[in-house]
Amino acid sequence: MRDGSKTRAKIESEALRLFAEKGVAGTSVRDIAAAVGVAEAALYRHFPSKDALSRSLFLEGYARLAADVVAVGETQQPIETKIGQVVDLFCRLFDDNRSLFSFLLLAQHAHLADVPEGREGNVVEAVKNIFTRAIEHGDIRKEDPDLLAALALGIVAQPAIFTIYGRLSGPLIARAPDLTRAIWAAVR
Amino acid sequence: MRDGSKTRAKIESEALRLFAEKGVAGTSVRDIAAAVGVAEAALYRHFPSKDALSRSLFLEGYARLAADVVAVGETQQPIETKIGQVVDLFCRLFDDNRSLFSFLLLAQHAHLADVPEGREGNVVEAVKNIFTRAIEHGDIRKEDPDLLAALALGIVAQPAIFTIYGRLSGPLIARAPDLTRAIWAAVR
DNA sequence: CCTACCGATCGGTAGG
DNA sequence: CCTACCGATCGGTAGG
Repeated sequence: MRDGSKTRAKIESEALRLFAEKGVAGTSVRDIAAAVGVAEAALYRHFPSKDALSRSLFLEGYARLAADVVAVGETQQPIETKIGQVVDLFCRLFDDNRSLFSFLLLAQHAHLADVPEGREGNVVEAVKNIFTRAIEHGDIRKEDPDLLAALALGIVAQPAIFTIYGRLSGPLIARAPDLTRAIWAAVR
Repeated sequence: MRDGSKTRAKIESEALRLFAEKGVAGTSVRDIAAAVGVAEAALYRHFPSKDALSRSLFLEGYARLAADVVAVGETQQPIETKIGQVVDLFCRLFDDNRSLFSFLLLAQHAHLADVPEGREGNVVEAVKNIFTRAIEHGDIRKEDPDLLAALALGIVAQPAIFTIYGRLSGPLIARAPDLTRAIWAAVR
């Protein structure tokens, strides 16, 4: 009882689940409190507002994913290998924490403005930088790296969305080789 | 003044714009009425509820796009040409009516369950059927047509989203050849 | 105009 | 004495 960290963790996981399912606007503080099993006022012991809770969840998840992508980008490997590793990263995030993946997808519009502009913290920038360097090294054709990033992200995101909607089934990691192949074909 | 069709049309266009900008949950009936320049009660002369208005806008736009995709699919042309024509369809919808495009994108989750299951009314089904027939004719490799549809839709949708967010600029139709090329490379 | 629900805040309490 | 949590309630805004 003295340690609120368990309650805090449950607030985060239940809020993430509800936000991913019904959107932030569609989720009330009452919904979250009921799912956690505490009074509404208890939430305000841990987060100053619903919006701050949403923002905190987004920025934390987004920054971690971005850091993972940056780490792949900084290695000295062929671009094709890097693409495969980033695809695996996204697929595993989807399979292991679908709520977080969905939430990052749909909360982008609300919170992307809060993301620091530096290449470190931004997933799209991190993906784009991988392509920028590949172009500089002559490994892929010369093309707007923002467009290449869009193609790659779309090729991963849309199958993920189809899986959420039940149009595709099974873990996304099983499709990772297909997705890597598609990205490589689309950008080379 | 006696003819309410002008008011109805303005309700539809203003609601579409606001729904696309701020989401359905983030848009109040008061917002819509203020944008149209009528009292809130006037909206209820034309639509029984906000949800019905949202559903009507979605189903109408979705059905029209689906019909256009079906029309391309039913022609006797090489698959590569069909892909190019469907890409043009999406790009032109985005450029000419971005509000509708954005709204269809973000309201899918809420209203996709209301779409009739038949191949006629469903955009994804229409795209999928084009690939299914191409596989039957041996024009592209044998692969889950749902996955191929996801790849193609992701390759168009993500650059559109990047354009909305300001990461890409200019009309999407200018990128149509690139997108067609990317889809063809990814699915062949 | 009505009713339902929203986010947020209050003073109080109880385990440790 | 501290603080995580509670029940009750606030003013405001929503759809209808």
